[in-house]
Amino acid sequence: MTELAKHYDHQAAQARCRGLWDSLRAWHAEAPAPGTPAGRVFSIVIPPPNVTGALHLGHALNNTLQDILVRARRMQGYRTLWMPGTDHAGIATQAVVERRLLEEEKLSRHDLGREALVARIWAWKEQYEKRILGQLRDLGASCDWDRTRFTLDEQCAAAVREAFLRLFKRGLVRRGKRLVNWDTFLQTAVSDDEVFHEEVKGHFWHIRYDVIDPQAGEPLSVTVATTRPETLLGDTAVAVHPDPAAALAGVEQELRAKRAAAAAKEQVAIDAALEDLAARRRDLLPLLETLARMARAGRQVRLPLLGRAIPLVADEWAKPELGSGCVKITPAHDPNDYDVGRRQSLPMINILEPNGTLNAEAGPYQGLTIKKARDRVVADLEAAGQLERVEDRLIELAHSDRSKTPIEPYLADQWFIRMAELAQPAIDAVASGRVRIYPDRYARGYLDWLSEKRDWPVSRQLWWGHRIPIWHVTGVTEGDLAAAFGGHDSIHWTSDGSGGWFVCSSAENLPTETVAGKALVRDPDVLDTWFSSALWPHSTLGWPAATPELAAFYPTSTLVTSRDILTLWVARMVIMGVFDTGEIPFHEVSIHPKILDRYGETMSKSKGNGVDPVDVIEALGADALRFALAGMATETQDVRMPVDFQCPACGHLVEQTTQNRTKPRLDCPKCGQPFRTQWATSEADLALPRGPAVSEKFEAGRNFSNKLWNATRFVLMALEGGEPVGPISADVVAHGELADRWLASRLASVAREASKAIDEYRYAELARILYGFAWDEFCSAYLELSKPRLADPATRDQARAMLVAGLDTILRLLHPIMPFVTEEIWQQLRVAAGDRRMPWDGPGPLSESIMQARWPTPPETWTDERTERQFGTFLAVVGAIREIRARQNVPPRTKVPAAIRAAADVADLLEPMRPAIESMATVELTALGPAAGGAAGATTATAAGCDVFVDLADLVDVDAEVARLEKDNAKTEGFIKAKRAKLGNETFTARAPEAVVSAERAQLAELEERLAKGEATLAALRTRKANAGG
RNA sequence: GGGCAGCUAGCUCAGUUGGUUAGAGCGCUACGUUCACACCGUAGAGGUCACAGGUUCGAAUCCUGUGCUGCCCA
Repeated sequence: MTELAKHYDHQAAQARCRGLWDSLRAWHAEAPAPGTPAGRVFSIVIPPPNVTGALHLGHALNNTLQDILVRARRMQGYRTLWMPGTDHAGIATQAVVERRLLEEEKLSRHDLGREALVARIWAWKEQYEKRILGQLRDLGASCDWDRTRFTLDEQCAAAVREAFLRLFKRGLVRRGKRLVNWDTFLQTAVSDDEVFHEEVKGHFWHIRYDVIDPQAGEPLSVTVATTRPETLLGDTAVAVHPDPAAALAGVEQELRAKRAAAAAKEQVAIDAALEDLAARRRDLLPLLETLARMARAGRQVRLPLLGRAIPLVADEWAKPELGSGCVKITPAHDPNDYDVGRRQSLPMINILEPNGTLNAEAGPYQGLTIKKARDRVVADLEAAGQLERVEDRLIELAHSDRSKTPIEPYLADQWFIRMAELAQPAIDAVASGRVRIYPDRYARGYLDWLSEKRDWPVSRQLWWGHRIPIWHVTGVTEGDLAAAFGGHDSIHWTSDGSGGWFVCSSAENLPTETVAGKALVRDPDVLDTWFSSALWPHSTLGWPAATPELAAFYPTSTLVTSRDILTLWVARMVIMGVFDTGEIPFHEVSIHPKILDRYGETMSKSKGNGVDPVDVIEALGADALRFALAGMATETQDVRMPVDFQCPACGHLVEQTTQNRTKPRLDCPKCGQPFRTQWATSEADLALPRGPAVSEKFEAGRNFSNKLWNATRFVLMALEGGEPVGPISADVVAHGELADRWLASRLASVAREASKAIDEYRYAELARILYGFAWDEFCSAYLELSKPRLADPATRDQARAMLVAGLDTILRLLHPIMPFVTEEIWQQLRVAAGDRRMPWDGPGPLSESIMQARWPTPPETWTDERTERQFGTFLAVVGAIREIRARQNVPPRTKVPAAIRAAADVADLLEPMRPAIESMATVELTALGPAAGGAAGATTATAAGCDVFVDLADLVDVDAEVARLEKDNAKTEGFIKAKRAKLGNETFTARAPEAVVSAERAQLAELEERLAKGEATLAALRTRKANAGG
């Protein structure tokens, strides 16, 4: 056979493995024929990545974890489906394409028109979907690629229309006015989740509104303050608190309570606030009381600039403790004012056009942008003498996450889905445990959010998405509609409340465009992207059709997702899944952490701190990436991932920082060569070599792959020229040598632990268990031990068989985490040990791919705690000898004599391990037993109740040994002192469990013995030194 | 403002119902290219478990409070 390369070549292996898996379609899941039992089923739908852009490390994590579950279940014999696909991500994708359109062609979407823009976005989608699916395949994701879906494809669209129609028929869809977050750049409403707040420098303008016909004792004007003076054009009232005295008293009471609990330092500030409050009561309260009376009397003030008369109203939104105590009310352009407007039945005047310019309501300011209108309004107020003063102030300003432009609150007609009825089943599903969330603390956020049952605004003024399947028609009668659409189960209509009709259809188009000569006008809006996402588990399986897939794979088994979309997505899937199918969409939800950068910030495209997983896959391998990600997926917290750019010229690592992370090119500080980053766009930059973003975190995984590879090389060399390895017999395990029984026992425990970790979604633990076992136990211990046995014809075959068994089992257990290297090795073993058979294998030849191999389920009888303890003693003895060698600087290849003093039973156990000890510790054992001892002054160590003597004769550095022993003994004395104190404490001995107390006693005895030995050795050494010196 | 989480070695993180002398990987130090692997081996150094109280025979672990960080919701 050909010699294996010394290093594992991940690039070649990845290509080979993907080819094999594709040719076998090993990732494919077939639904059983109708009427036949499905057997054990495991199904997952992928959280569809947005086609906005390429995948980053967060996606790599999410998909690695899913693949771990999927590959493990497949090997465990489940009928396993992993449904892949992507999300059209409505606003996000449209925003990206629109921004590019503007930057590159200076065109707006209106220049292009609806159809052309949508065509552009489809082109973008094709490009990124391809890229994303490619990245997933590079990662090793074993999705059923034949089933790939897209949230906007025909199948999903049909599901969306059907689901919407059903909601419509149930009266759960309503049309209503709502103050929305208006993005004036994209000209659409965006959800609260798509808004971020940023502090910006602004001003606080104090404006006087004149009182109309002031009477004796009444003020001539009231002053209000605002950060947005142009909104006064839409004012419909000025509010004052209905009972300012009581409000002030309430505030004062709160402050006093706070002061009583506050630290002295804070009390100063509170005292100042209290003084201010007292001053207000003295100076301002009488005026506010007057204004409250005037409000109740229905008095009015005159709106500056426009001259409109608007009422004074009494409303608790006005805070007497702030500013002038009065506040202007602009219901159509401020969320709080909107509430006041509803409470006080005020008119709501919208002063904005969708593009952010002022409309006719703004009178002389019509046509101006908000910014220009603001300047003009301020100037005019000043000229009119209505501007009292201006303050500088920092303002929390809402921005659109998509366009990065300021959000304008805006009153608009929207479609809503009523949640009152829909939310309850989704709440019950989690509360009752039918849907289980891991870790379970996340259930609370889910329940809290749903319990608010706020209506879901689902319309978006976008062009990219599922068009709302509603048509509007006026001037017709219900009879006309019945005549046109009666008998169509797919069509339903309701009154629009003002004489017209809304017609909803689950078909792509209505059978007619007019009713009684009146045109049906389709709603221009599209649905919130989360609407189609909410249907993902059942729409991908073919709903509303009763497909075999839906029958077999729905409800799905597990949803794997990041915690931040628990409400946005997970909750809505439960809602819609239950509504549409009557069943929950998944039984369990596995929540995983987020990956943060070195500053603890979330990775995002806009920050430029993301990492392309393909960088890592190319440089270190998909397995290295997956191993590292799995190892980071703990239950508790997010993970920091400091990232470096790797110089392509010299390999030097350049720390990624806030300064350099968005740069298209960087110069290597070591070799001076420039390289490009993922942000390069200019031709000059693109011509440079790429400096991939990497992290040392992935190197452990790469090293691990290589370790496995080299262990394989060793095993294959051992197999060369020997008898073929047949089935692993139970007899071998029961009566084999200690090392073999130990390995079998460990394989059994590790397989059990690994299976449990997978069941409980403890991915990091899974990685740790397997890494530790493969490296420290199989490679460092068992493999080393096998060396002398392989040299002995009497023990050779047995050692070979167990080496293969161990490696085979490790490969299978590791396959879900590291599919490529395990597959590559599996292929090697098929050649070298193709006749092997593990007890858990069925009849017939071993599977062609490890993907289809059986998950290890070693029999309980393999586990033997006594054997594991014995083996522990052996390892401890070897460790003790090595320690002596290391601290005395004995050259590694120098064989030295050693003796082990051990109790008879222990010595009996160690006896067969003689060659192993000699080989692993490079010693020659001169004695082993209760009477064994060393020459005077021999260097000693104690391990697992055995004393190890190594006679180094002249090799010993006596001074160093004396110093070390002194330090050691002092340390032991410290422990003894602590133990004696503990055991001398009567409450401890009386109250602690007997087992704990006796363990402490045993330890004390052991420590005392150790000290005695240490002191004896020290004395002997001193004697020797004195002799040598004399 | 409310909620959740985190604070453990230089860095990134484990630590299962409270119980030996708190662990891993990377990094660091010393020694070693030996026949699977220098992407390696052997050994070592390195921690007042954020801080302050409390419960307990015993606290990284349970309780209370404080500080800082992150996220979610208002």
